[in-house]
Amino acid sequence: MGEAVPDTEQKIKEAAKRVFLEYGFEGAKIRQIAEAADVNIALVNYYFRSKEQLFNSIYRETFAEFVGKMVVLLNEKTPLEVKIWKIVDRYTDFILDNQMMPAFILTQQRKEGAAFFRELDVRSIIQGSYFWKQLQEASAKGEIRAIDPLQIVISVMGSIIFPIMAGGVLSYIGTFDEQSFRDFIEARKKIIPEMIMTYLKSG
Amino acid sequence: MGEAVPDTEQKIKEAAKRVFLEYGFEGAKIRQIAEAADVNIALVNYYFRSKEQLFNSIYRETFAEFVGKMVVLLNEKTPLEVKIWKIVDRYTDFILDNQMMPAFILTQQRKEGAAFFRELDVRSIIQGSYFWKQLQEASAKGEIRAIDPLQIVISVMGSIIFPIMAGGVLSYIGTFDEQSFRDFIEARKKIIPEMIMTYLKSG
DNA sequence: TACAGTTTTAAACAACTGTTTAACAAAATT
DNA sequence: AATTTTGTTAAACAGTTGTTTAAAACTGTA
Repeated sequence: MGEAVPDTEQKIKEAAKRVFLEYGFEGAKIRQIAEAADVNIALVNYYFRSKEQLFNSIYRETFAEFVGKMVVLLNEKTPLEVKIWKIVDRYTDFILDNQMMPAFILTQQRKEGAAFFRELDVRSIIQGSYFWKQLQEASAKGEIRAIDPLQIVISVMGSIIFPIMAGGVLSYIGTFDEQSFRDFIEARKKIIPEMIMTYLKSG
Repeated sequence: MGEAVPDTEQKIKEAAKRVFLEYGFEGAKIRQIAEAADVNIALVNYYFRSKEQLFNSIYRETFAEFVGKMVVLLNEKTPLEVKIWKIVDRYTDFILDNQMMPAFILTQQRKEGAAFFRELDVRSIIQGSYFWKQLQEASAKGEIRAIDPLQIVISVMGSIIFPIMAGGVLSYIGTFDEQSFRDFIEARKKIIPEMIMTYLKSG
C-alpha cells in the first residue's frame, strides 16, 4: 500500500527472489540476477555483501511471510469443522500463488535443516495455535477420535501442498491443461476437509 | 544377489547417485563425485561423456526403479481395502529407504518438466493399473463414493511422501529424534488407509 | 616377448563463478 | 560553490568448474 517507487535495492531483491526460486541457490547466478534486475553486477554485492547474504535475506523474508499467513489461519476463532474448511481453502490459494515455495523450502531444508523454522519458532506457532487446542479439546470431549494433532496437521498440509508441488507431473498424468489443473486443485478444497472430517468423526 | 565386484564405472555411478541426490545437479561437483568414488576425475568423463550424461543415466535408472516398484504395488490382485493398506505400508517403506528421491524428482521437475515420466509412460502405468480399475468399478457399483481415482492416488501419495520429504522440519516441530520420527511415520501406515477408507465408504 | 587395446593418471585448458577494485557520476551536506 | 557521501560503472581478480590432453600403466593376445 502506497509503496515507494522501487529503488535499486528493491529491484535486486525482487529479481533475486524470482531467480532463486526458479533455479535454487547454486543454480542462480549473480550475473543472471543482475540482468533480471537490469543492474550492474557489482551493485548486487554493493547492497548485499555476498550471494549468501542476499539469499538469506530473501529466504527469511519470503518464509516469514509464509509463516505469517499460517499464524493467522491457525488462530481464527471459528468452530473446528468450519475452521478446517477455511484453512484448506485459503492455504490452497496461498500455495497456488507461491507454487515454487514448498519445493524451495524443502530443498533448502536438506542443506541447513530446520534453522529458519527454529528462528521463527514455528513449533510454538503450531502447537500454541487455537487450531491445535481445538483438536485437543474436541478429542478430549470425545467429539472426534483420539489422535495426535500433528498427524492431522501434516495430513492437511501434505494433501494441499503435494499436488501443487508436483504440478508438472500431475498435469502430465491427468492430461491437464492450466485450467483443468486448477479445477483438480479446486476440487480438493472440498475433498480434503470431507476426508479429514469423516475420519475425525468416525471411530 | 551374486552381483559382480563393482568395476570403476559402477563405483562412479553409485558415488554420483549419492552426491547428486544430496546436492542436486548444480550443487554436485565432478571432483566431489570422483573423490567419493575414489577415482581420478578424468575417469568420470571417460566412462560418461559429460556431467549431464552421467546425471541423466543415473536419474533415469533411479527413477525407473522407483516406477518399477510402483507398478508392482498397483497391480497386485488383492481386494481394494486390503490393497490400500498394502500400498501404504510398502510404499512408505520404499520412500523411507529413498528419502531424498521425492525432493530430488520434484526439484528436477521444475527444470525439465515431466519428461522422464512421459518416457516411462507413467500415465498408462497408473491409469491402466489394476488399482485404478478397482477404484472405478467399486465406484460404479456404489460400494464407494463416486470420485476421480486420481484424487485418491494423489491423496495417498501426498500423505505418504510429504511427511517423509519434510522430515527435518517435521522432526523439529514434533521434537522428534530418529526413533520418534520413525514411530510417527509408522503410525501413519494405520492412519492413512483408515482415513482414505472411511472417506470412500461414507457419503 | 612384442604389440594392440583399454584403463588410469597428473596436468593443463578455457570458461565461468562470486567478489573486488578504482575510477566516475549523482546527490546530499556544509 | 566546495566538499563529502552515496550510487554506479567497466574492468579485473582469484578461485572453481567441467572438460580435454598426452603420457603412463595395465590387460589380454599373437
